[in-house]
Amino acid sequence: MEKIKIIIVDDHLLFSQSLAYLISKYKEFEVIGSYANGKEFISAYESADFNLPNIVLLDVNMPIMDGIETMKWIKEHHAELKVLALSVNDDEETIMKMITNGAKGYLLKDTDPIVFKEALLEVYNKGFYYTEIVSGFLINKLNQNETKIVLKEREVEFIKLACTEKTYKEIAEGMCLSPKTIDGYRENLFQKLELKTRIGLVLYAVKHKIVCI
Amino acid sequence: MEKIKIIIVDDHLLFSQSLAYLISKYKEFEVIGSYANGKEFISAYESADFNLPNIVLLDVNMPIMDGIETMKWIKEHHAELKVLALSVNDDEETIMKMITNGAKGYLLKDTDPIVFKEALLEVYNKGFYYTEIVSGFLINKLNQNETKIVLKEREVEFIKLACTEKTYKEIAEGMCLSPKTIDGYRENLFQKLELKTRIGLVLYAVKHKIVCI
DNA sequence: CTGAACAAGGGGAAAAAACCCCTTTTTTAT
DNA sequence: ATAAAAAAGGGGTTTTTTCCCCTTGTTCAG
Repeated sequence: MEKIKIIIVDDHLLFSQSLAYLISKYKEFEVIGSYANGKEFISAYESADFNLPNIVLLDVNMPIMDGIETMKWIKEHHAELKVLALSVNDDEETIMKMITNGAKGYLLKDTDPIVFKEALLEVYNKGFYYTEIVSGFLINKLNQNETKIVLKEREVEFIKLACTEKTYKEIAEGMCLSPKTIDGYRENLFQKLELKTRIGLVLYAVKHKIVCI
Repeated sequence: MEKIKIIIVDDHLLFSQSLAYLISKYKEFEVIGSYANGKEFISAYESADFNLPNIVLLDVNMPIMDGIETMKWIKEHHAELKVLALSVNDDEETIMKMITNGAKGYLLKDTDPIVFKEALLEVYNKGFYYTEIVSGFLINKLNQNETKIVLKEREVEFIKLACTEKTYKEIAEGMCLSPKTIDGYRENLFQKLELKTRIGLVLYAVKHKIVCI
């Protein structure tokens, strides 16, 4: 019987190599490749460096090119690839980004290996495996008429500077704008994000990973 | 030959169980127990639920009882235990906390399995294994006459409130103090932490995990 | 017992942040 | 081609923040 071919993309060598051993214990699967980030994976894929995998296990938090970036690339270039996301990160935003970019499932790293095996089989056979947490978020999205907040380039730039000890005047200089324009950006964002103070803006930025601390 | 007995404490089942397989590939070691957090490990240890381990692999970020808490308990009750910390977290504060509480080494999870094995052997034989990053920090500590910053209860309380959209007046009410006293707290902290604005204070709080976002 | 350190509070003022309402120019979508 | 949005800028005001220097108790070690 042909084994189900799996590729692992994860920067934690200790994890990916261990996981490869775990998977090799299951007779249904074999790991045909292992890469430390999206870039490495894509390079290998483009040079057809391996047999086509049936499933890609994709970590979300990686240096160089993370899971979300990688997922976007896969969606554009190889939408046929079945990706099972694997992460320690259980926040809605990340999960939804992976799912909407075409991940067939999203498992947390504290998943039981038994469940993990089930998920692998389901993704292979049925095409997807959604845990309760994921389907919960999906239902949420449908029910609440989602007013997606989109931040513009320039706004993001402003937010990043607002997360420093600079005054607005200094920020204005930094962005080559008049302080009054900065005033506008601020007021705009306060309204859009339902905030009242710069403190709120900083907290928002941290929570949504606009700035990394 | 007697194998070196290892215990794994990590909340990521997929990781800990995979790692156990990896370790079992090395003939020198055997995994004699696996626990999802410090609490579970301590309970098992106290009820003498297993043979004494030669090495404990301790994850830092865990729910219920994290690596640092666990390390403190070990230092107090079983300082003879050789602990090798294992984490994705490479910030100085965390690393130093683990080391000063008696961890014999601190490995990042993106360590190569070969190095990992070396580390296990060294911890067992020599009693410690310090990677470059750790010894770098250790040297730092010695050179710079460390003025350890200690925050008082009340200060921490204030900082937490400062990380909200409340005004100082509201914070004062919340802490049952006069706004002027709050002024004092602020100025004090600004000086102590070398900050200039409340934004800086918020950033400090986030970085040092005084508030969780 | 005394002096240092600390917690709590205060006056007054300058700087920064927040708010409101308004104009001009540029983009964009239909 | 044109109407509607969005980007940039502004005037003027109130509130909040930041800063500096000062007083009164309390605690605690030498």
